[in-house]
Amino acid sequence: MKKIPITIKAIAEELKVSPSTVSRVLNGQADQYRISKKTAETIQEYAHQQGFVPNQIARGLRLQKTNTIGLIIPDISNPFFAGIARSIEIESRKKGYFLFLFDSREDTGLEKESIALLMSKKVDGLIVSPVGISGTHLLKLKQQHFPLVLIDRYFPEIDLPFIASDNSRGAFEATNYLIEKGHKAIACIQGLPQAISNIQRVQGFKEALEKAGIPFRNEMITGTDFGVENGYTQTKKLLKRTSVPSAIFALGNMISLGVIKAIAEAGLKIPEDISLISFDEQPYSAFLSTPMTTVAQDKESLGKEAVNSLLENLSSQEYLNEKKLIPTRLIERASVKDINLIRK
Amino acid sequence: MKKIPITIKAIAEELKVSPSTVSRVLNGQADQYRISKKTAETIQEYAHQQGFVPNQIARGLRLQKTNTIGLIIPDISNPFFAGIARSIEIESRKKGYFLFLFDSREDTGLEKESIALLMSKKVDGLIVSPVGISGTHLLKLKQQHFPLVLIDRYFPEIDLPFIASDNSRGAFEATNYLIEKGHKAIACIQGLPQAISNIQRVQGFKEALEKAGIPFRNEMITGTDFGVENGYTQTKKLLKRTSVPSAIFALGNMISLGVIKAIAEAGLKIPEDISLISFDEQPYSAFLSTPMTTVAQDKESLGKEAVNSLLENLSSQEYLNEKKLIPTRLIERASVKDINLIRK
DNA sequence: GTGAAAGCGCTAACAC
DNA sequence: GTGTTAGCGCTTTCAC
Repeated sequence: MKKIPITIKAIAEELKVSPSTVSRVLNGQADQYRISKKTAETIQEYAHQQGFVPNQIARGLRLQKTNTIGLIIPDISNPFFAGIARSIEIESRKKGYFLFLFDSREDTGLEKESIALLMSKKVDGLIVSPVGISGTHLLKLKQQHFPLVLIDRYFPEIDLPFIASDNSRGAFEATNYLIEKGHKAIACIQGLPQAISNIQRVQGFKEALEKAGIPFRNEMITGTDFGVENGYTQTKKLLKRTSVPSAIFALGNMISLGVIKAIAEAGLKIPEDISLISFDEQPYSAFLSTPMTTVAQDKESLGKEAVNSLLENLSSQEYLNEKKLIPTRLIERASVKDINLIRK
Repeated sequence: MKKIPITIKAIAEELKVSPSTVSRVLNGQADQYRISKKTAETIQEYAHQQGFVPNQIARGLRLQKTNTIGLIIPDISNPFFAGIARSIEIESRKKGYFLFLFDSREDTGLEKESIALLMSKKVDGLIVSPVGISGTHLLKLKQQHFPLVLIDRYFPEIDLPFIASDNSRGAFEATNYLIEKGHKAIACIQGLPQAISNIQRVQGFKEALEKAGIPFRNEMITGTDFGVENGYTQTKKLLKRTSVPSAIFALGNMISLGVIKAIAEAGLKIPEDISLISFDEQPYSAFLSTPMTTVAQDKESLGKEAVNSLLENLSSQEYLNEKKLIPTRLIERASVKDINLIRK
């Protein structure tokens, strides 16, 4: 039922020239092949008038290159990943690449399936934010010399290129900030315990405590995943403790929403009764009734660097294993109270 | 630098059969062509063992069908569109289709460019949430019999298939709800004035007023776009008026965040001092300090129906122009005060 | 039951 | 300056 688009061959026949000539002109190689100005012009004109668009499928088959990259992320409806997808889309388009989008829904099976599908579609490379705790299926890609770069999540023990936020440093700075404001009893509500992003945030948290000489206790860290529900229930529990913390450090943007809810329900106020700092800036962070202090991740750079790292790998002879950490930025707002003054 | 994958031809040579036989077996047509069980098995086994994956580019060229659809949305970092992208991804994968993602960044030029690129990539069909006020470039696609379905935004005067929320009804119900709660002085903060989604919400708002016999005045509607900033500045202005409205109806999820901020800064409370209802439910809606009453859009259905409508069009001989409105759902929370009691 | 051959639309090596 | 030809990997008609 579709209208059949015009081909190079059809143009060639119409203009009584050979397909090669048409191809050369249309690919801007007219000069290089010293094709007469007249012929070139005629072809250009006719092609344009006929609305010729090269069939990229045929081109891809011939050139063994599709100018396409595959993106696999765990959840596009999570604003963090949506932001990353956006910057990857922008950067890859800028570089002349198409983007296949796959959402693995935090499911390793779907992730593997997606990889296979993308390979069959002959993408030139892959950007993936992997799910789960094993990366052996990704390592296999590397062994086949298939260009791949990980984003946000990676496996420290596996030598693959990745781009991620400097999570440990970001968490270190945030915790430090709380400590400077006089907080000692800090609770940290974590996300997925096995995700590297979470692990490193926890590590940064601990390092800051240690540096300040605050003894670490296991109950300072709770939480199971990056969801809203987790933030809510963990905070409820925290507020019931005999010694309630003076500050909460939420390791994800959804978690902090749950925290806010639980605090409000308990009739408490941020930051008067309890302080809050959250990992990952969101559009609404500044618009909550108490504007929230956050650790912003640079989603633009994350996406941009991932694309560029991948493209470098595409054109390189050897397999590059660039690993890059993007700095975070502490955005100070009103959700943390300085309790030093009171003490003195 | 990539490892060269195995082809049908290679399998055929290795197994001393013809490529056709291999192709037939691998496409599950062994029975149909009465290929001997033994041959079929050998081929299956060897192919699997060699990790054969069909080259979809070659297949696409031969079959003139790529099993790919293109998605163009104005902003993937807007959670509404991210949600839609997700449901489209899920549904299209379920149906065996790949998804090219393009973000038009609310730019008509980029949208047109994206369409051209996707056509050259030989996508089987297109789902687009169009930008701007003219749809003539989309109508052209239809004239070429190119399968296309619009989502969320469309052009009433142009006969193209679309899936959208029942925006006028949703806005009508929301406004009605405010009126039932005793509100008469209602301000409506709109989004992009020319977007059909906005136009229909405004219309629903007006209809509800009319039905209740509340005279409409132009100053009841303000606002310029779907951004946070717009909600903030418009609310600031509203609060400075001599007669401050008792309720605000925000026509987008980002707008309502701005409203909340402005109200908090003025030292007022929701819903005690002013009521708020917002179009479009978000994960944080329930977790704001005052849980927000919203008009939820069914993003799952929107995406799912769009894919199915497109696929129907793909397999149909004629050009279908299915137009479908998905019902919205009013989610009642705590941001609207019943002021009837006070009056009596 | 299986194979040979053509062709999808394009590009590039090799001709002249 | 331009044409001829082969071939990317696959499917399918026709042949036997």
